[in-house]
Amino acid sequence: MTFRAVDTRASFVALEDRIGEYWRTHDIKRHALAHGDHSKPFIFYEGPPTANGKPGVHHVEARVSKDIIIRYHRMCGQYVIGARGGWDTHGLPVEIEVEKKLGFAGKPDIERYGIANFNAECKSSVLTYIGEWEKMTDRIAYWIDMEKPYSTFDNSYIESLWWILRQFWDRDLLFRDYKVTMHCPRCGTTLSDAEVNQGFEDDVDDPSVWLRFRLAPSGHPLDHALAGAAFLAWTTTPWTLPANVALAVNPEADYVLAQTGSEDHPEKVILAASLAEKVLGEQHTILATYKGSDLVGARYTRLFDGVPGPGDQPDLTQAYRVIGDDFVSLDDGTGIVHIAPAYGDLDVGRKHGLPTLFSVDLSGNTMPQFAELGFANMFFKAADPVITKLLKERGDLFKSGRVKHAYPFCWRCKTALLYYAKPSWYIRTTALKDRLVATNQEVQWVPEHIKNGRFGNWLSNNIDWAISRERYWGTPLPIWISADGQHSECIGSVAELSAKVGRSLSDLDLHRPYVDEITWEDPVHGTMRRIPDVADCWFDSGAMPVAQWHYPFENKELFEQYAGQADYISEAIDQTRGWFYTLHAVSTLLFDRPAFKNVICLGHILDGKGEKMSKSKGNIVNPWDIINEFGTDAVRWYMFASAPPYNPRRFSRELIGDMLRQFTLTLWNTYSFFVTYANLDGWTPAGLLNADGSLTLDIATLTNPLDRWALARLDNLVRTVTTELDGYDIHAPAKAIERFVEEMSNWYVRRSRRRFWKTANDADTQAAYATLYTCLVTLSKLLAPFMPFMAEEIYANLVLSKAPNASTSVHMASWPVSVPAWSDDALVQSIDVVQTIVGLGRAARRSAATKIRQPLPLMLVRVPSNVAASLPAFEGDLREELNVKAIRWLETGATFIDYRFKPNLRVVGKKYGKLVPALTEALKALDNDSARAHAIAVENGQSFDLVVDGQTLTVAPDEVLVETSSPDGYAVAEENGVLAALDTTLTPDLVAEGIAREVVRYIQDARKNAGFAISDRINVVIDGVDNDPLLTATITTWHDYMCAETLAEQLVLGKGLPGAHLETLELDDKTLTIAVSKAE
RNA sequence: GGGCGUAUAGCUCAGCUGGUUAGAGCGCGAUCCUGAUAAGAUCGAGGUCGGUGGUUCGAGUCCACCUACGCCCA
Repeated sequence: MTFRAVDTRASFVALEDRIGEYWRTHDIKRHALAHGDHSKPFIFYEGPPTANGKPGVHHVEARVSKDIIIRYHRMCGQYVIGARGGWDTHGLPVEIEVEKKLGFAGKPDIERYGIANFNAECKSSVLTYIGEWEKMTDRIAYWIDMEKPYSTFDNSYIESLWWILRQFWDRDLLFRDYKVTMHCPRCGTTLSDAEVNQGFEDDVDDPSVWLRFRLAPSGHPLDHALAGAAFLAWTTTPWTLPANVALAVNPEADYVLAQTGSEDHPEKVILAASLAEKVLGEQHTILATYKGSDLVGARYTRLFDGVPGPGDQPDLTQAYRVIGDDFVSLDDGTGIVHIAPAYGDLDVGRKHGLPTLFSVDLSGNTMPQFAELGFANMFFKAADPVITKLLKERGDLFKSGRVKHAYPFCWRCKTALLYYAKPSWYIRTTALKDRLVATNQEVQWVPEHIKNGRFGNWLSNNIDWAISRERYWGTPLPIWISADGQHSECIGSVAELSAKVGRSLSDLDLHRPYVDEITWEDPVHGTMRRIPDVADCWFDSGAMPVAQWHYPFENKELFEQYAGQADYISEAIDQTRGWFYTLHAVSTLLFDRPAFKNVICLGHILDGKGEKMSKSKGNIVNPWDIINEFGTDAVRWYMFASAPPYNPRRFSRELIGDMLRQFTLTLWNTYSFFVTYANLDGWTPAGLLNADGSLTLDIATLTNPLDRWALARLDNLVRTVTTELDGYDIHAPAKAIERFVEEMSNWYVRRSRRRFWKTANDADTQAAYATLYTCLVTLSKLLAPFMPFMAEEIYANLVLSKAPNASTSVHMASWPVSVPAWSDDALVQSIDVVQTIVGLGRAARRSAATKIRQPLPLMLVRVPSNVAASLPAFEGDLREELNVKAIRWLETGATFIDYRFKPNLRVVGKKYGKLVPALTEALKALDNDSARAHAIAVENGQSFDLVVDGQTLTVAPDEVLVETSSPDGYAVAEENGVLAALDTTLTPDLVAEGIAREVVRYIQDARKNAGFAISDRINVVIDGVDNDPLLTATITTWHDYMCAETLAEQLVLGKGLPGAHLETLELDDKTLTIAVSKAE
């Protein structure tokens, strides 16, 4: 029974369709997902993508990276837990999509439409492209369970999040504080950075006011010196002045106390020295100079009373003082900065322990508390002139003007935006910062520098995680608060909530608005209502280890015994602050351990020019286009073999085409070669292939060094690929496989070709088949994680068709194990030298301008003594490769060769240091005879003496490198101590043999061009010899050889052969016409 | 502005703890080899190893600074 024929011109896309069909009809993927030993699980976490856009090239990249490692561990016999799809479904991007679709312009539109309706739209929108994702996932052979994915919008998922939040709550890791956001007072919504950047306008006209903040004596050392003076501060937002709680100076800068004003009304002001002239003009006198740090702690009289936030009891003893902070710029203003934490300076306020006070509410109107001052309930921009006028009347205004600067506006409604400190919920990650840093040390990062670089730095600069979002489509935060704001509770499960309200809520959709309707009466504090916020959707995905299993409500054992920590995750590098961080933070806070043990962090995919792909540039590569042209395997191989995937790298049609020609076709043709000849010879793997698909090959039965070499290389490859994949390196094993395929094709098969052509099916041919078969079958398994289709094709044809009980797919076959008996480093090294000699021989032939087809009588070869003994065994290979009749191995010291020495710098450098240049010179200066004598000594492991700079050094053999060079009259090439010299003297016999080979070559061409099958027998007629004695003799002498080579039944001189295919051959001054036709 | 990464042939990339003439593939030119091959081999053209300093007998490699690009953050 033969193997299925393999077309050398096969379409890989068609092949993948066929294999895909095989997987479908035999339900291979489902079996693979269930495959493996449950007592040796491999835990994987799928980072959930959002399915509200089509999958792009970078998604393919991440999915393939995941798939390769999963497949490898499965073949190693591990059962993979967590190979399931997941969808990230909540969040602002989804809401924006829906708003766009419905033509909404902000939260008021959504609330009018109804949260229930809106969220229903979100839910259906987020899965718009789920079909595309499933199709792509299937086509690229990312084998995860797409039928039972987890979704972050599932009630079970949300309930697990509630449980987590409750754990944090109980440990005081969940708290409320302010957070400054960009707020649109008309839309009543927070804008994202991207939205804010869209709405910046230059040259916005605003007030520009300089204000006096009068010193208030408080026991500060400078109270006396500064008595009666005022700090000058500058602002463009008078409306924020009631929220002022501090003035900031730069502690490093110089400040001056200056006298200014008219003679009638002199006054003293304090401001930065470098800005005094700009602010005060010429008319001022410097009274004293202070460092900014000297001023810190001084107090001043407030301009207005600010309004505390709802439920706040701010500590005003900390307010109205000078603080020092190096953010203070001396570029403009006065070098003294008015601080209003509520409207942008919250971080500064927090750092210096300042209270937060308000002047304007969320609709942008000034607070009613300012009624007596005359600027209550005014839009903040309208309040500016009123406040300025009031300050002028009070004498607090030093000077005023207008300024044009950039200011952000709402991109939707063009309303001026506010920096606004809103109540917000935080996870207190900073409390466990040390643990975050410590548990990160347990993680293996690939590439390694991320660990203590980008990610480690991020962790050590950790800030509390702002987790609440004032939005609709998200996991509702399970916090209920009383109307008086004095009591709050965090609910950790649906059951607990049911108990609160006294009825089962198991059918409740946990989303807004339904959950918002759940309230209860607290005996002390009254009605408890849920806060309106939803969770940051990064919390959703970061909690997936827990929530995907609905832990702890379900799968308790699974999670606690196995799935609580991933062996492996992989995403692109932008996730260091995203999913990698949230996974790590949630796991460390909950369990004090990292969420994942190993992570491959991928670089981004750029376009063919190295530019980032973006919709606006229109340079997005659609992965389908590439896959439809070259197939999945080509894309997968390119992504991980062409360059390390940890750096950004280019992706284009052309680059993949190159890779395909270089690697895939070489592999395919080797496979095709094997099948073609095995089928011709009727070879089967009987006795080699066991019924279960395993191989039994006794190396002792192989006598041909080529076979032993191939298996030694194969065993080496198995060890390399296994070790590297164990270390989560995907690139290195792919490179090793590439090298192996190249050598298998261009050395093993090329050298072994004739063994497969022999008509007699002898032991050597059998050994060649067994060896190549073993290589291909093993390779199919090593390749399986990378090129799942190609691997399956080779496996199905070579193994499955012949082994009734073999695994139905290579992806469930056992990973190859190293066979120590196959390993043979000495042999590998010898062949390396043989290959070097062949290369040198070719170079020598080129320098002598003789074709390889022309036999030459002799090649002289010199090799280093450590390999010399093993090489004569390969004389046959050398004679054939280089077409020479004899090889002569030159002894070290042969007069034929000249020797030169170089210092072995690695050894000598450390020993002799500054003497090295002199040593180099002394070695170079050696005459031929002493060099030869020293060379013999070195070959024998003996030292020799050398005078360097007046002192005699004893030079040990490992301290020098010996180079050889050649005499004249030979065609010579030399490299690393290996020298090959060709004797180019031709005898008439050699010339005749050369002609014979030349003619054979043309007959073969003719056969090929005539379209004959490899096994077809032919007749040949050669015309144009014209009684040339040399040609006539040649064709007579070499008649049998020529017939054998070309499968010719007849080979004659003459004219005409009806219906024959003709080929002409220019030979010196003759033109031969070669006619071939099929023999009957 | 900060952190991390990257910079080597026209293009894509290797170059281990410092060491000898800086390599491979693609592309280009010439030649060769070939009944598995869309492949392969040999030779050639093509490099101030981003720049400037420094350490060292010796720097693509180590150090400092700078430049450009990418990612993240401010």
